[in-house]
Amino acid sequence: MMDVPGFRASVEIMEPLFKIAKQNRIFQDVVNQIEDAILDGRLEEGERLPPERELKEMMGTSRSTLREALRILEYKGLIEVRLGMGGGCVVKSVSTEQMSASLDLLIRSQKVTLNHLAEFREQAEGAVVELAAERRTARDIRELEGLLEEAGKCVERGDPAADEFIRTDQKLHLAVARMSRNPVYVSVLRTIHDNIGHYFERFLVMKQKEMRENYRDMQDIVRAVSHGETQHAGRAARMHVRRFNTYMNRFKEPAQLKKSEEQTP
Amino acid sequence: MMDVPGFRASVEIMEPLFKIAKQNRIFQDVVNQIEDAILDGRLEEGERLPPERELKEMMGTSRSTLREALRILEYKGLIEVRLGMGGGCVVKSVSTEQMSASLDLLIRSQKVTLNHLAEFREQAEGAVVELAAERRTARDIRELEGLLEEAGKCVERGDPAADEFIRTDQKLHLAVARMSRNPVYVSVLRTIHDNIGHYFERFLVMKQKEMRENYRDMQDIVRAVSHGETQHAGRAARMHVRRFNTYMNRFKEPAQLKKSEEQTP
DNA sequence: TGGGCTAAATGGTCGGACCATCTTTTCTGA
DNA sequence: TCAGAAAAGATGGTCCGACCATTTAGCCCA
Repeated sequence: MMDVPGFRASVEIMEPLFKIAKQNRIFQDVVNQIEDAILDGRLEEGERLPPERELKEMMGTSRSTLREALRILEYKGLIEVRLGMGGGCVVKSVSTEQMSASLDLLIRSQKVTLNHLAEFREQAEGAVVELAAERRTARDIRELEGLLEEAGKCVERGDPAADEFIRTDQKLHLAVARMSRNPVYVSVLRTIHDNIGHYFERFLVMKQKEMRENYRDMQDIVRAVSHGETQHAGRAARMHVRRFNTYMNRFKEPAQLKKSEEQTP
Repeated sequence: MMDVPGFRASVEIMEPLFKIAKQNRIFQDVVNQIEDAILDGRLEEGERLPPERELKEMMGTSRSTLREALRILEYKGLIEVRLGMGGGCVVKSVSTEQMSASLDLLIRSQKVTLNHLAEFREQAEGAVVELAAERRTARDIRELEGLLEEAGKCVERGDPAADEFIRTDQKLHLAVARMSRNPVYVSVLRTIHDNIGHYFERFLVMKQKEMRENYRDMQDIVRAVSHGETQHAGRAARMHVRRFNTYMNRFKEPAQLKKSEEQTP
């Protein structure tokens, strides 16, 4: 009834994120209980929940209600449900899958275009490479050089290795993201990669010429990161991503058409 | 049976995102059908789905199965379920709620700390302000000046208006994000704000001194954006966020304690 | 005319039954 | 003796039918 003055009022202007009511819904309570248990560490990754028929007794609900809760937990990525004997609900480690999925929804609802993603990615990769240049360890440098070598071999092998080349390129980007020591970047960039990949990779066909260009960018980035040349590394990364984006744009239209036109003669 | 060579193979290295099997699960099919209908525009925002008892007939499933599907759609933020007569499932517009929720999970699972968020935010706000400085319209400028005036009044009113000041500050940040004309930034920054707010706002108490500092930053940013001084605007925004972060850090510890310690006996 | 009461529509919960899938164990035949 | 096939059992997936709780719409009476 009474308002608590100035208490979390400032949250409300942004999103109605925290639902006040609806606690009447039992499955929501079940979700919260299990979620808390997982996040508090009372349930550890890999641990199995009791079978539904036991769990429903423990929580004093019906199986239907329990199952609605399990569906939500599954979709949240907190548990994995396996079928058959020896199956059941296994606690998963929280991952970035859900962020990818939500971003995917935004894209599919046409609130976000791939150019938006590309623009965002350009500066995010720039920033992440700058951080990596500051924080990289000797081990990191070795890893980058290994990936570079892998990419180099692909370039030599030419067009047939184009697919592997793109994979290696993305591995390098994610490796650099990890070197920023900031998991937010890793999650966000992985999400972006997932979504760009989801919509484009089928159409991307890289020729040796493009591979060579991209390879030079990679060399440049790795060198700058290794030497701790922050500014240079950032510029190089932004340039690299921009090159990829313009390249991607050449393939964009077919991807945004309907499926019927995917295989134009 | 047969493998299609090099087809979306490169996606798989990143996340096992796309589940191959489990299409045996009926509710998943129901989710897909309704989701597609919404994203294709066959179901529009605000439209009501038929009541469960009808829908189950249409889709040839049981009510339990249908309800598991509806739970997922609800959690995805695609529908909203209302109780009672005249209630039912209403199609919602896709929002960033879900990204906020997933990020929240990452934070609560301690994969992400608030310093990670702060570091990320610093550069994201910088980038977004630079874009805004390039793309702002006359109308945008008026909006910013309006918000600035609002903030100015709070500063004059002193400590009692601190809460409203913080709100206005965040409104300004979101307004600038919109001016980047890139919804990815809007979504990401809103997500970050939500989560920072969620964990901190209760503890943040701003005094007039801090308000004055922040107000000067805001003036600086608005001026630079208005005049299209890209570089300056970016620097100012980064500085502003950094100041907020260091300020925030002074309040950090209590927020990260367990609930049991919130109300020490 | 207005306010309260009733009825109906709709989601929420329950219990129990059976099906489908997978693992484990047991059985069978070489 | 051992490999492979068959049976058993555990567990999630689906279905049905009933009843409860909440909310709106409409009726009735003062």
